Formats: sequence, C-alpha cells, structure tokens
Amino acid sequence: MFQELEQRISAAVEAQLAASYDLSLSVSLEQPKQSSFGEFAIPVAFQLARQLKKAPKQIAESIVAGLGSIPGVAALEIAGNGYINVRLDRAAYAGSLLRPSSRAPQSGGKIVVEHTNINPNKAAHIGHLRNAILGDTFVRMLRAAGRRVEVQNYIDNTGVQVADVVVGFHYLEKKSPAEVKALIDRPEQPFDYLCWDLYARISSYYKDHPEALVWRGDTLNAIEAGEGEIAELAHMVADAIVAAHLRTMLRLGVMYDVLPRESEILHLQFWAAAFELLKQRQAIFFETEGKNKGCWVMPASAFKTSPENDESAEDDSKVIVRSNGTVTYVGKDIAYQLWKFGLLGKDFYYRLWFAYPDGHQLWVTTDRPQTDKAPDFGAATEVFNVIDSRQSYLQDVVVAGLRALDFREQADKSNHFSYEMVALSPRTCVEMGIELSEEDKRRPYVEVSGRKGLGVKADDLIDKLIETAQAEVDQRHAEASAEERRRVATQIATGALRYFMLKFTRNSVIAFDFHEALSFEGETGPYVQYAAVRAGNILRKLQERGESLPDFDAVLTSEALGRQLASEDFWQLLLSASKVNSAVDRAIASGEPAHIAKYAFQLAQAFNNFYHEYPVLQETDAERRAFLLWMTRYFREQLLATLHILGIEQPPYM
RNA sequence: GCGCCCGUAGCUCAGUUGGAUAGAGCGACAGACUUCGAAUCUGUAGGCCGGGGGUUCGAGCCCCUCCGGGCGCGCCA
Repeated sequence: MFQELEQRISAAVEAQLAASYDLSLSVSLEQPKQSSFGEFAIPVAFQLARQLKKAPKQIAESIVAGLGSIPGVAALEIAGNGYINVRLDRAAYAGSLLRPSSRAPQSGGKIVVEHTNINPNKAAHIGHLRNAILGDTFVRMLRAAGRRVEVQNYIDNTGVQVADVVVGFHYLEKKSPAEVKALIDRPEQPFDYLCWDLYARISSYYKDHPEALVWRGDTLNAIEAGEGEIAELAHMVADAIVAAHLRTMLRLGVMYDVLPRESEILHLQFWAAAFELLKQRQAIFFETEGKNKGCWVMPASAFKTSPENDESAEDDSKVIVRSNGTVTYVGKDIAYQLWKFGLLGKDFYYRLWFAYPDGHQLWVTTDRPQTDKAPDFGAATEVFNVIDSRQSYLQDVVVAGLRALDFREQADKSNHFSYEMVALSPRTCVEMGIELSEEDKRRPYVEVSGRKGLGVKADDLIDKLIETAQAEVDQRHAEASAEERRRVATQIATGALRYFMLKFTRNSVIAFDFHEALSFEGETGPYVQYAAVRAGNILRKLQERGESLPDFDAVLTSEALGRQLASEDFWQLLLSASKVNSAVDRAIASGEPAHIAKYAFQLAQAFNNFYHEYPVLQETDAERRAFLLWMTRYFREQLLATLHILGIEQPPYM
C-alpha cells in the first residue's frame, strides 16, 4: 500500500512536470526528516532550480498549484527552501490495510542463489554460518517479493581439503574404510568434529614433514580416478560431512534445492565443454613464452579495470589451464557458472538425497542417468554467488570469462554477493583458551583458521545459545514440560543467532564475541520475538476471557478510523507497521538483509511502545477498543511476516 | 608495489540515488512492575562523522591527498 501510494504520487508529479515544463524526469520521494512533516517529501524543486533558473520554493509552489487532487493524498505543503511535503488521507490508508489486496506476483525468470559451499572435510564454523544465514535470508527476501528462486549448495568433494582428511585417515591413522565407517556411525563423537581435529593434525604434520605432501598428490589422483580404497574413503568422508552440514544448517531453518558436486563436474566433462567454448571464442589463449609458458591463460585486460600497460598485462593474466594440462579452480568455476545460466550445453543427472521434515525435496547431482524425474535445475536469468569478499578477484575472473565468451547479458546478471569474514574478538579467544601473541592481543579481531583448528564450531555455538536461553525459559515457565521448554529455548536461541548474523551490513567484519552473541536484550532476535509474543498474549487473553474479536469491517468505518488516527501516535505506529513490503524492496535493491533486520527491530520497538502506552484490554470505549485490537492483530501479522523473512521462528511464549 | 574494503558517541554498529536539527543497541547514571508476565518501557549524559583540500544551493555520503587498520594479488582451493 505504502509503495503504491509512492508510485502514484511520483507519477502525478512527473505528469505535471511534463505538462507545464515539458520535462521528463523520474521523481523520487524521500522520507521526511521529521514525521511531523508528513509521510513523503519531494525534493524535485531543488533538482530543477538550476535548470529553470528559479528559486526552488517558487518552483515547488508552481508544481503544487498545478497538481490536481491525488487519490489517497490529503494535503501537499511547501516547506523549508522548497520541499513539497505530502500528507496522506489516514482513514483511506488504514481502510486499505484493513482490506488488503494481495501483492501482485511479479513475473520474471528464475534466480539462482548459491550459498553455504563448505568444504566437506570438517565441522561448519561461525564464518560458514554467516554465509548460510545471509544467503538463506536473501532467498527468503526474494521469495517474499514474488521471485522464483533456486538454492544451490556447491560441494567440492574432490578437492585438497577432503584429500587432506583422507590422508589423515589412511596414512596417519592407517584406518580402513570399514573402520572409518564405524567412526561415522559412532554416536558419542560427531564425525565432523573428529575430522576438524584430524584436519588440523594433518596440516601441522605437513609443516614438520614436507615430504608427506606426496600423500596429498597421490590421494588427489586416486580421488579423480574414482577407484580403490582411497577413493572410497573420500566418498564416505565427504558424504558424511555433507550430511552433518545439512543437519547443522537445518537447525537454523536453512534448506537447499540441489547440491551440485565437483565430482560430477569432473566425470561429466563439464570443463571440456567450457574449454572448447573458451578456445573457440578466443577468450583464452595458449602462452608460448614467459613465466606462463605452456598454459592457457585469460588476459588481465579481461578482468582488470585499471588502465594497464602491455608489460604488466602479461604478468597479471590468469592461468586457466596449467602447463601439465590440468584445469584450475577458476576454470571449473567458469564451467559451473555457464551451467547455472544454461549456457554450457550439458546438464547433470540428479537423484533425490532426502526430503526435509516439511516435505521439501533436496536433490544431488550424479553422473549416471536416473529413473526419478528431477525438477529442472539451472538455466537461471540471474545468479547470486554468496561468497566471502576475499574471493572477489576470482569472482571477477569468472564474470570476465562470461563476458569474453560474449555472454554479456549473463555477465551483467552474475552477482558476487560478497560479505566480510567473521573473526574472533581477542576476549573470546582468551575465553576459549587460544593463546595470543602480544601483537594479536592489540588487534580488534583475530582471524579463524581451519588449518589450525582455530575457530568456533557452529553446533557448539548453537548448543551454548540453547543452554543460555533454556536457563531463562526454565526460570519463567517452570510449569511447562521439559520438552516444550527445550523447544522454546531452541526457537529463541536460533532466532538470536540468525539476527546476530544479519544485523551487520555485509561489508563489515564481525568480531565474534560470545558475550554479545549470547545477549537476548536490546537489538536482538529475541527482542523482536518478544514483541510478537506480547501481541499474541493480548489476543489470547481476550479469548480466555470468553470474548472474541470484533467485526473490524463493521466497527471500523472510515469515520471511525479517521477519528482514531487523528492521534499522531496511532498514525505513526500504523504507518511504520505497514512498510514491510517497502522494506523488502529496499533491502533487495541494496542487497542488504541487514535492512530487514533493522526494520524488524524498529517494528518491535514501535509495538513495545504501543503495548506500554495503551492497555488494550482495559479500554472501555467500544470503538477505541476495536481499533486497539485491530492494531494489535495487524502488528502481530506484520511482525510475523518480517520474522519469517528473517528465518526466525515465533515461540508460543517467552 | 598494485587493487578492493573500513575509519561516525566510551564499546559495537546504522545512516536510502548527495537533502531539513547525524541515529540505534550496549555500557553509565536516574526512574517505572497490584499490569496485557519487565527478555519491557521512560529520561539524562555522551559527536570538529580519522586529518586537510575540492566539487555545489547543499557533503557522513562524490573527487583529490595524507594518516591509521584490514583483505586480496599462485601453474592452491
């Protein structure tokens, strides 16, 4: 509703400008600095002042004079040096919220969002959580806006990291596949935790015994060949860890549609197809001299924006195929990106991995034809890759590859949804018993390292959050069953975690701190959940008293709404609660899930004010009581809708 | 050396395409529970938006420069 008015008003002003000045420009509306100025501010007179050589105020006056009445608008005022401030017809606005028209589903092609993408060789850590929660929330935002979205989680099951853990099992611990299988099935020590330690161990072993690196090479070869005990081990390890990651992410409500795997990219010759295309269209060339002699390279001019001279261009060019004929990671990534857009001329085979508790199906790629009929994956019109900002250079190369192949449109629709890393606050390092150098102690944060086994495991953090929330729930609701208290504590804990990961904008480094993350007060997920619980409590209490909600349509006539909304307080509350869709659009446009988190907090804050100021059930005036109840229900709906987009569940009580 | 990011209240962070008097949470201090259950609310204090120059009606935001911090720049992934 809010956006429709916004569009209607700017269209009216644009028409007026075209008629009286013969100008065609798009008029944008702003939110006035103070709410007392009205609902919208139009600064267009400032833009025109120079062009028309007139004072902004004069222009504004002439525009207002020329504008007829706009449906839904009560008044236009000139303010300051030339702002046009818009006041809405409050009763009409509220009336349209009371009888909402469903949001028109937007058309458009499929959007592929790739996120999570964790090496399947050890437990997920807090950095991975930021990736998955950002990606999942962005998906929810797009879906809330009516877009069709496919969620991919790429699995690098044949890479160095998996190989290293396999080296650990095979060479260091001399374990057979059967013995490793027993470890996977053992309930007392989670397998992903065991691999976390093993990976750190083999990494430090390489340091002291560089000759052991031949094991890695042999293992990689065995994995690629796909046969023998080592290949079997690699499959078992990767599959078990992927299963663990999926369980961890499901705890936070994160789900996927399809898992494209590196092994299929290899076996189905995706790279060969991409290589042919790249050669054919001369996007890469064979280097015959210099340091990259014998390699297929992409010239730096393809992906560097800076003005380059010819000498440095050669130095900076990116190797795609090594002189030994093997392809680099970026090369495979180009093939994968081409497949995402349906440009490769090849497809995977798919088999059902499992169905989530809610019935949603998760598919995985395979290299053999299957009897199951899978959905159509890939062939997107736009792609978002949720990847750490440290990989922006490689993402640039991938996009440059598409552009060099003359897939300009798809290159423009390839988005690196980048975010900064999650590091650890020095204080948290100390709490965890991690030894810091004097230099590190002075730093604002300390980087995590999988190789060193330095970091906070995702499941440990979630467990700790649940434990902390549980203590509060136990204290407040001793009467509830243990099982139920556990469920509520889990909802609060995961809500707190998701909100924590979303409250920062993407390019800010999070210095993870247990004290902050475990907080349930102030700008947190539980604060928002609590507001929705309170709204629910009022409605529940009403029923417990044997009353039911009034017939809002009948009681809240246009006149009644006008009377109640004459109160500036009520009007501002209603207005802020009505902006969910507007917040979603803004957050999508800027690519910032943090904007939704911020909006959720403001909405909750507004409701908590309302809750404190107006005892709804004590109200005796029938019309006012009906109005307050309607506001309560409306706030609850809007809070729940916003929480859903953030992927935060609503506890029945707190 | 080259490229990208960051610097806003004691701390952690917001700040819409440049717009009216720069905001929030935490922390500090002072208050509010016989209630719709206080994981809440109200109030106070706290700012040369890193420094300097420029662009214009107008700059936290754009340009230049300097200072401080981070991350990239491999025939690793």
